[in-house]
Amino acid sequence: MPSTDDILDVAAAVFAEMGYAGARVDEIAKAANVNKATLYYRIGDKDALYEAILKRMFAAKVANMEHMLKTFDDAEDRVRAFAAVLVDDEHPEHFSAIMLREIANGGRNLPDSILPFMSRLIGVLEQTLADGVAQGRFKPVNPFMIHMILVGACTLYATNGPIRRRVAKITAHDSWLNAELPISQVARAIAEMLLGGIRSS
Amino acid sequence: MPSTDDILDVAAAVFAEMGYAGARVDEIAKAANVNKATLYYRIGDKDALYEAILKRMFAAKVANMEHMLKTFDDAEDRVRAFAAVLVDDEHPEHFSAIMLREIANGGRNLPDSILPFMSRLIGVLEQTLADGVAQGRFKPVNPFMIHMILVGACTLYATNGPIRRRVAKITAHDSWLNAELPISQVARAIAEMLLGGIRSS
DNA sequence: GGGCATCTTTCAACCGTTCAGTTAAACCAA
DNA sequence: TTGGTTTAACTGAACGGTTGAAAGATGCCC
Repeated sequence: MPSTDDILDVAAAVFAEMGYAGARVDEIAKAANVNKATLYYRIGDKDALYEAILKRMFAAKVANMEHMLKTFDDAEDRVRAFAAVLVDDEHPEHFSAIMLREIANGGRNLPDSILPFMSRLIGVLEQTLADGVAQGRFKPVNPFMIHMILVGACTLYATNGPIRRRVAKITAHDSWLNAELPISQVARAIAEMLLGGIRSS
Repeated sequence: MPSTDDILDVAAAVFAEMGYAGARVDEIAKAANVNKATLYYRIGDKDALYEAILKRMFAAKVANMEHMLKTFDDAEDRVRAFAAVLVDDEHPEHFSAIMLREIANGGRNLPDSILPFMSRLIGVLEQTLADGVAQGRFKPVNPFMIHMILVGACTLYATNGPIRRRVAKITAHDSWLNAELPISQVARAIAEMLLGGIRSS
């Protein structure tokens, strides 16, 4: 019999792949090998299921991010690590796809209980950048803009594989589109490019 | 009596706000003040409606982008203009929200007929960057990565308003989140930061 | 212009399917 | 036997899509 955590794993995958509106409770129950009523008994309705997934996902991400702050002291290393943690899904967490959908959706299905996690995530970056500016390493920048660049570029790359491959197939000059770089490497490159843009020269 | 174009305007807004799976054909018909059967007679089913919107949207975006190439000669100006055109929705086109959803969705509802437009969009940036490198202005870079940064950061900012405001409300240290910068200004800042990262110093 | 036929456009009502959520019975361990 | 847990079957609402008949529009011959 699958544990509640197993069910959440399956549900996260379905929500990530299909979105909230596209996800089917029947499909989640079937894929998790539990009866739909069991799912309702153990977790609750579709909203509760979604909230449970988000909570688990964000709690892990925030914990990793705040641990990262303790691990690195150098401001540039922290920016690199921020990008790395952002795209690092330990169990397949599907963080990027779910975040992207939620933002495009205007947070219509985002429960209030998740907002503090998001606030702390931005807080980590805000502190990192402020420290860098205080040390004279970075130009003064809007941390929220940096957040958009990092999160946007990383999550977009993390999720655009299927479309990229289709576009590559019809593009004559396809050298770059076919690269298939691992997301960790892309996150690194994005962080590096960003650092080039904010370093006080 | 609303024209077919009027219907497409309304449908684009609904698809942008609710996503493909979340959009209701009945709702589109009602909001456009036409009977549902009229919509089916004039345009076709949900897929055809979605394809018509995407075609109109991408054709306009690609045309603007290729016109931009003729307007600007300087490589840096072209990168700035690329970002500006990306976020510029002349009629409220909802380009960003629909693109973001489509990517997060793995392009499941993206018809093949749209792929050439996407290819040309990337082509414009590829050419811009290649010219810049040839002129010794830019470091050699992966244009697709640049594309991810520009599209990711711009579209994310263009659509994250509702969530940003909710997070700002619960964040004590809210100075940056409350900025409410116009998207054109943000696109400019992102382009500028990016240029800082790729300029051959 | 008047009469008539043909094509286009509109509409309310309807159909089969799918969905989230419920029920009541069955199961099982203590 | 009791109380927590699981199940197949069910429900009512909502969905995408269809229909057939009525209302306009268009053209054409006299």
